[in-house]
Amino acid sequence: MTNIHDIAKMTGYSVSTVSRVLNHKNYVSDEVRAKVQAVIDEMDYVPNDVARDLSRGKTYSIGVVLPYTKHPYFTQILNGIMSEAFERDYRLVVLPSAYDKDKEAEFLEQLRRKAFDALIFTSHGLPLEKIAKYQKYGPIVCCQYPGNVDISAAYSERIDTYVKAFEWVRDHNFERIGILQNRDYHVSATSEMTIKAYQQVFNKMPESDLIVTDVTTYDDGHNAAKYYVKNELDPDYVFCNSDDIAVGFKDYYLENNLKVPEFMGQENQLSSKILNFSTIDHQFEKVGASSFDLAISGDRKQIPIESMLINRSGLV
Amino acid sequence: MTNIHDIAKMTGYSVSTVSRVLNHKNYVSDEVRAKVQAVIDEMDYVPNDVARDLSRGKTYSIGVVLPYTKHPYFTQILNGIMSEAFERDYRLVVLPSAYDKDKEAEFLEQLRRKAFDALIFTSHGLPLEKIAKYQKYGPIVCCQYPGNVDISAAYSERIDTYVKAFEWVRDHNFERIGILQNRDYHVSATSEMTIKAYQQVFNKMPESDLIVTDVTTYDDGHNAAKYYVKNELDPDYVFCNSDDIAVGFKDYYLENNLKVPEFMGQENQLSSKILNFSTIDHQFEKVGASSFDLAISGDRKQIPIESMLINRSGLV
DNA sequence: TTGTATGCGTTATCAG
DNA sequence: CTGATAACGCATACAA
Repeated sequence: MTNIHDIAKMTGYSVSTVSRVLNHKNYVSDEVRAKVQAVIDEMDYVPNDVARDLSRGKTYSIGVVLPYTKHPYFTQILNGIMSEAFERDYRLVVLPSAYDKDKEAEFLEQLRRKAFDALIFTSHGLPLEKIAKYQKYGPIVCCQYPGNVDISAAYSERIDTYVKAFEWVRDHNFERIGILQNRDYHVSATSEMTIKAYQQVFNKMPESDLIVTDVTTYDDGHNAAKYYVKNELDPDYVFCNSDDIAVGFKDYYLENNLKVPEFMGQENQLSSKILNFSTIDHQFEKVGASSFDLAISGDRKQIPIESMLINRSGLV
Repeated sequence: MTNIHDIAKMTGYSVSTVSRVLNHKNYVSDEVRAKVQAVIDEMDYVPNDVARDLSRGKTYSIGVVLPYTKHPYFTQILNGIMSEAFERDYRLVVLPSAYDKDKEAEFLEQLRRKAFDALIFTSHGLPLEKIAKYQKYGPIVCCQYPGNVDISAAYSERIDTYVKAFEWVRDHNFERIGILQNRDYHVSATSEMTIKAYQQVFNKMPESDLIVTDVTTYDDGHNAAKYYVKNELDPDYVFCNSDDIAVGFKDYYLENNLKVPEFMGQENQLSSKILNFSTIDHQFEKVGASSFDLAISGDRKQIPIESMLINRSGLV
């Protein structure tokens, strides 16, 4: 493995000069530059990135914590991050968490050990307060509304759109509103926001029987419907946490020849396009791009990005 | 920034001893270990990963080249790689290529510069021969059948399943077979394989008018159908390159009140499950997992993984 | 069991 | 414009 010292020796110049040639810096005569470059080419030499990172005290890579990749939320956000990262010649390290707190803690430790320059949490299981404490080791950006915790964030401003959605539901005289969500609203900011929007519009908490948690897949949506039916809960409108989940939900009713309650999806996935039902587009690519910008700038601020209600109900 | 020398100084022991404590190595008395550990804890010290990597000559990270992430092929394969990587405490660096040869070349250079220990090409635009030459700088694994090029590969053994699929089509008396594909068969191994399977079953080349290239999305599928209709090509069976694409294809006919040709999808996505049409599951998670194993073992070998025909036609 | 000294491959500072 | 040398932070062969 030939290194910069070898090149220095072979050219007869010093390592500093070789380094300058390598990094296209000034203060080296054209003549010397040419000679050194010739040897570099001849020896097929390239500098070692790790040594470089160590010397510069920077890795030019950003860690991205992903609970899992199956959900479109994460692929969209990752796409947004990737496109920005690539333009700016940053490396992206994907960190799968499955919402495991130990794993998330491990990633925070890696930031502390300088494995990457900054960390982006696309979502988190750990309390934000704990995550925030690690900011002294490097920029940390989360992709959800951080409440009163002082941490950088780029997030989809869902609340206004959720409110609009529930207003639409209320204005069309639906009363028994079912809500499917990924995680309980005590631990998930998104779920909490959904409940809050509901409260704001209806001036009361949603009926707890009508809230179904741990819904992440088509099959979960299917099971949620089954749960409603078995327990005769009869929602007349259901607010689903993704389009694909909405389809699973709907299918259960169809398979059993039951009338499907009205419903809305989220994510603006292909399935809502195919089956033409309403949904909410959360603009996650933009969220990803902004979170990356925050990560490398190191600015401590929040960037809300408005989501969009896509009404395909045929009614205004 | 406190480092190992500081700890050594504070404890009164040498850096080697501190290092041994850090790495849970032998040859250090319990008493000393406890003392050193106490100071480490007190100072809240953690070693620097970059320095570690440099010293060990290893990064414990693997680069994964992804043309893009929208396609389920890549998310599935990435999931497979991620689950393996995480178990073995490896870091994954995602490298978006968009099939750009310059970018791919850049990633090969990064391998050479020791930015990661190995490289996985989930797909590639560069000729395999060129990629193979970089193996002297570290293990490289590709996720497609490498033909006669001497390079490691874990790949979905699609050919047998494609043959089975076309046999089914032939045995059910379809004759004008349309084929939708991502890239031309001169540059894409997958497309080439599709054509070969067709040839093997029908003893002739598919009609070139019936082959549509550059199809990657729902909309592209939609356009492909439009193309068939406008030019009165009348395929009676269409072999689509993904389920979502198949849906776009079908929708065009429905929207125009035309009879939809029979068709099959690929990827076993949700859409084929919803709409209940046949598809092929390529087992990409397994491919991802195996490619990772190859990457870190450094073995130079090929691992075929059989894909599965999922017949939902109702006919045998 | 512990310490010393050197290597890992660069970049950066400062002197010339 | 060029060079010597000190960081960067850790691991490890060898010595004690």
